[in-house]
Amino acid sequence: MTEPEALPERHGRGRRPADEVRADVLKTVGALLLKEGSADLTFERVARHAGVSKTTLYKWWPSKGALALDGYFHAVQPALAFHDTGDIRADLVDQLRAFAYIMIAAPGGQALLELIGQSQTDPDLATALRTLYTSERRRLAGERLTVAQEAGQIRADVDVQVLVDQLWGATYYRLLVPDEPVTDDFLVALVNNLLDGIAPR
Amino acid sequence: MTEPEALPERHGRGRRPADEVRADVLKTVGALLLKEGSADLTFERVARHAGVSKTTLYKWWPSKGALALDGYFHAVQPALAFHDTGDIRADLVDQLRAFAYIMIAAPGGQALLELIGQSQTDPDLATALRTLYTSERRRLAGERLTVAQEAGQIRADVDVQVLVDQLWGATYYRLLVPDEPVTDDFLVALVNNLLDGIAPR
DNA sequence: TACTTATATGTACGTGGCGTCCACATCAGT
DNA sequence: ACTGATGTGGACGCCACGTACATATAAGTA
Repeated sequence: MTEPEALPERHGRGRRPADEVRADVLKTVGALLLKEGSADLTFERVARHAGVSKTTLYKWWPSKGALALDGYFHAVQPALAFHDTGDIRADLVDQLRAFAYIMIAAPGGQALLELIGQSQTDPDLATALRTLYTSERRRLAGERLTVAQEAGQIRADVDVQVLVDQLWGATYYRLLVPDEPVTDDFLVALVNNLLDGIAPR
Repeated sequence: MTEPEALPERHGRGRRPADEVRADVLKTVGALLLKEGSADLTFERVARHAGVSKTTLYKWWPSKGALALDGYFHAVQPALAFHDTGDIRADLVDQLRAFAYIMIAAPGGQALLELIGQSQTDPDLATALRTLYTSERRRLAGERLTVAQEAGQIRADVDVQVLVDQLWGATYYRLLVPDEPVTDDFLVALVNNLLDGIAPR
């Protein structure tokens, strides 16, 4: 009962348009990633599923991480905008909810956690991940927080980048090391703890 | 110039005392983990280095994760006690400093990050990690925070488990996704943000 | 002491991914 | 029509996986 491995759609021997090949590959990687996670993603399997030769894969994507990451962003639409209604407390909770939804309920969330996991032992992937994703998201969050700071909703002496870790970083931690679940109460508490402080006033 | 792979110290054919074998294995795993990280840790290599047969390894440790985790805790002494001087602000900063030191400067810190990483795709390892380590550390942190709460240093309506994520979880995030470094200022800011709140008073 | 059971040993096997190489085919631009 | 970049199938050696087998011996039992 060996897996049929789907339909490779064999091609002739010669060259095919680079864009066409590239599109086939990314589509395949995205599909495999969403269906099976990044654990079983191998050059060998991608080549078979996409009907593309390994040689080609190795030429375009230097590491499995680069391949996975590239496929991930073609499969998953981030759609994680930072709204600005003027109410920083509500905006943060909203954004955290959207983020948690993507990570928990939407396809691809688990794949991103796995990519972060693999980046612990794959420097190329770590660099790619930071450059293409986390760094940008950290910047966007920082921007929204800075607006709030300039509006006087956050004290001027606070380093907003630390807040990013205490909000999204804390959430990532619960996702990566699930001793405790990410609930709506948790997300609300994250924001309240920071805005109000936890010491008696 | 193929690696000599150290000295396997060959044994005869029959059975050796189980404890002796077990000790050899854990010692070897710990050493490999500290020297090379968990990426290149394989049953094959452990068997060779420890002078033990693969069959034995598979019998005692069901997965690579179980093996790595077992070796890790025999190699690294956590030594992460939670002091109680009565000053929760100082105690938290102290503990975070000790934690950051272990993770950054001491051998084994990187290994733990890699184990967390691999646990994203290895359910057995994830379970073992939570059971043997993270859950216990979360509990200890919670205890110290609860003492502070009962002493009136933290408001009664605060969920102390959320604080664990906003302190250690946030730090883990910076270690796992190093867009920003874990500095002493960062650790201090984590505590201050929560205790004082970030909104103008 | 003799016997039994649990366990470690060497060895080998098939599977499968890795990363690289080759000769050949064909697209794309001049 | 020519040429170079790029894709193709195919094959290679290496290594780790996970399993199996027959054999050897330590530890527990009678």
